Amino acid sequence: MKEAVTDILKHSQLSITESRLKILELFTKHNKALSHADIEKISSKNFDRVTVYRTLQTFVDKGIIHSIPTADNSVMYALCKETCTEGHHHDDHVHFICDECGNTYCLDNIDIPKVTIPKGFSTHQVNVLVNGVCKSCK
Amino acid sequence: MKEAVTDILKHSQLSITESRLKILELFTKHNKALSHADIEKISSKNFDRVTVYRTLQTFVDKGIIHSIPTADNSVMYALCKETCTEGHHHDDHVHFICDECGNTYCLDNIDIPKVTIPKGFSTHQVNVLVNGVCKSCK
DNA sequence: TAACATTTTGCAACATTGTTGCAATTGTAT
DNA sequence: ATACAATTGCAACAATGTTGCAAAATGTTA
Repeated sequence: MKEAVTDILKHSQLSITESRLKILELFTKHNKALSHADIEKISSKNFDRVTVYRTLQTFVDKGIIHSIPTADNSVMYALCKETCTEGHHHDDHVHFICDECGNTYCLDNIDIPKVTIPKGFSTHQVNVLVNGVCKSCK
Repeated sequence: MKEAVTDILKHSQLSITESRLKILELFTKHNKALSHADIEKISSKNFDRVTVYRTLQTFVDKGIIHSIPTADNSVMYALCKETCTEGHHHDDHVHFICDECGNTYCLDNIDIPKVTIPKGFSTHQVNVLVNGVCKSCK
């Protein structure tokens, strides 16, 4: 597991630091989206707030994680799949937010439906957020 | 116009105050989503920040406006259609964010596509955010 | 491994955004 | 017009996010 995390960093040409390893590990361990606050809370080591912000930003820039728009406008981040590269995200998948437990999941295997857009508009990216109740909360 | 705004407040059983009239007017005048910051900026009168927050919250509670999740996690609000009532929003429509001008529009006439959700999950609400270039920026 | 250059971290200070309690003001109904 | 209820604005605070800079950690080269 640790090796996988190290590999991701290497592959993105990032130097291997404790903060990056630990934070990236949190994402691989918890199979759900994490907020900045989550990371500060669940991490054993107490990182400086600034470090967490900068690490998350670096990961987003490198295509390691992506940010998720949520209904309550808290910033959530989740691991990208292999198709994401630096400067170009392919996170056209459905995000599911459970209203019970509050967890946010990426539903990678669900296809984004085609959205019809009025004439004269062009589409760059489509985000689909589904609120509901997840399997474990049912 | 002013009457229409007054009517909306009356219909929602809200007392008619200057702040509510002015803020609601901003929404009816500008045919796009507004952020808290927008409202403070474009309003002639300088409302207290707290008043704006509370007014927006009241409008959301009463089903007059709805909040829109955005990719950069800034909070946007837009007028609801008549189908929205207190405590129950029907804002299942597509939101379009122009990457050029930054404006956010409700595409009320575009149907929300059906999203397939894994077994064991149930759906309450679906939000669709489309990023792209709008008609006027093309 | 040691020394150096580069990057990252943590601190401090600050800016922005959002919240709460309370007194003063405004709106509504009688 | 008066009285009651609701709303507003102020002050103080809490949370969230940003920037510059010195110290520490990392990567590289010899």
